[in-house]
Amino acid sequence: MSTDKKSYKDKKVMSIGIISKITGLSERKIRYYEERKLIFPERTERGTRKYSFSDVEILMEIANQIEDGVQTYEIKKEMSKKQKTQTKDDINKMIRGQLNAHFHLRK
Amino acid sequence: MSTDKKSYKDKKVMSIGIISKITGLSERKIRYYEERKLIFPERTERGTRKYSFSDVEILMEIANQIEDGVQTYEIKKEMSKKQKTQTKDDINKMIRGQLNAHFHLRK
DNA sequence: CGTGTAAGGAATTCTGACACG
DNA sequence: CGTGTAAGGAATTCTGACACG
Repeated sequence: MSTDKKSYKDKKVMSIGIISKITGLSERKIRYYEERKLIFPERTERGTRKYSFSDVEILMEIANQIEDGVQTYEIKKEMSKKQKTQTKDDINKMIRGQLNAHFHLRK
Repeated sequence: MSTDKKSYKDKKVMSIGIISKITGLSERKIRYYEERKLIFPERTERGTRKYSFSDVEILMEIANQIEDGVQTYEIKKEMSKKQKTQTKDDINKMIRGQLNAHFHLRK
């Protein structure tokens, strides 16, 4: 039960410059959303931020919500809800996988 | 018949620093393989190189071949062969798609 | 041929702050 | 609250070259 699959989509490899170009958001905004705990880039040894394509998607969602006048705090609440749902789905998936592995279930 | 799908894998978004870390190759080597026409990063307006995950895969292949004593020129020849094969496959695929679209063929 | 390195400049990124509101 | 900007420093990237071989 290891955890290092992490496809390209989740690899934190892009610096803030391209993220800004891809999303169309200013670097200021991107850093601010991090300050508000909406996004979590990794850091290199010397501190430059690294983002993944998943982060790009999250940023696009944030941008949409902000446009609709939603405040960062609200956005954060929405996101943690989704996160919980996903976690539940993942757990269910894992349990099914376990069952299949042990009992060789057929559909 | 448009052409802008380009998944994450093919998007040129990483600068040479992370590429070096991911592949374990020195920046010098990476730039040299470009000089030898084995790899083709894009450039930002001011000239910094941008690579994709596909490029990472290609670099790993190159690294293996170099280790085996293969010269860059030979590696290039090998790659163009594969490229041609792929192109043929793509053409075949496209033609089949066309046929299916026009005659609604069933398997 | 393939790769390391020192060299100097240009571009990137970082943080903390002031500003407006 | 969300975002722009000027500020100064540190880290990144670029090119052309010399070196060894």
